[in-house]
Amino acid sequence: MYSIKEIAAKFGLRASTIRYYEEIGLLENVVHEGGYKRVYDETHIDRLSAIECFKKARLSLEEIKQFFEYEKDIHSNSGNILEMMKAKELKTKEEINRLKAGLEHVQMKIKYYSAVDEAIKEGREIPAWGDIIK
Amino acid sequence: MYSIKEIAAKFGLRASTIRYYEEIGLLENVVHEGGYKRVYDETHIDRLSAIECFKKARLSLEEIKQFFEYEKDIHSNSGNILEMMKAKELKTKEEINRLKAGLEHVQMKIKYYSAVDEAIKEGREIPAWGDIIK
DNA sequence: GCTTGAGTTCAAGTCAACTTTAAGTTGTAT
DNA sequence: ATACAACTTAAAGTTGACTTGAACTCAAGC
Repeated sequence: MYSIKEIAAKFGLRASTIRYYEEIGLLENVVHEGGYKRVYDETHIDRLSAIECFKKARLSLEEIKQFFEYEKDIHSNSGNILEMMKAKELKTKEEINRLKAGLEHVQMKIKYYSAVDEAIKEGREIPAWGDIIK
Repeated sequence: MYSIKEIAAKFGLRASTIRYYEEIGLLENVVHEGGYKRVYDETHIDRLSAIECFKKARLSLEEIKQFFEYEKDIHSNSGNILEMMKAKELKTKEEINRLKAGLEHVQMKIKYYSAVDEAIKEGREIPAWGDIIK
């Protein structure tokens, strides 16, 4: 049994975020002790772990919620889940490639401005981009 | 010389986005022909190409703007640029790793739900997660 | 019986990066 | 002269994922 503070800390989230997730239906069956204080158990830990994993793959909270809805009736929805996950696999791979391209661009800038910085310190002329980046 | 429509199309952006970039100071020296119609040239193409590259590495428009500001006085700012780019290199690598972790999670789901899907089609029992994912 | 601390509700606010809307302008074709 | 497409401005609206604020509740300790 965990308090909202404890469970928030466990996942590096704020209590307000945990409450928000419940509000939008992402966290379910939260017991409000005496109709008041929220109490969490291992099922919520599992749910939040899954949410964090999906967030890493950039699923929206809406999509994550949809996934959990599907999971409630695997028999009718395993196909939907599969389709959803395959689409996300593609999107995620694309985003990784996009980021890799961005990273390369940034690294070229690092290379060039390292040369520039050095030239300045040694009182030389600022090198041309083409002389540093082939 | 390009119209706003042409340059927007060239980069897959909307005309309103191009106007917005000008408004926030990301696109500079745009000629308003007869104080009205915007006209763009190669310098704007170059600027927009750079913006798109930085966006791939998830720099905010504010950061991109800062970069261009720094570039105007390389002598005093090459150090700042270098620092900024190195910080971004780190962040981008972190984000790539985060995405890769997310991707793995999604791929495990694909593996499991493929097995589930197949089991359902063949009228078998739904397999346990542990039997599919080691 | 009063304070304190942790928790609560509900509405409103925040942020970035745009997009939309409404109303007006300009140049060209009919 | 009129219609039309393409352009303009300024301000307000949108989206997702939270966060904040104000006012309230509850249990525990002094």
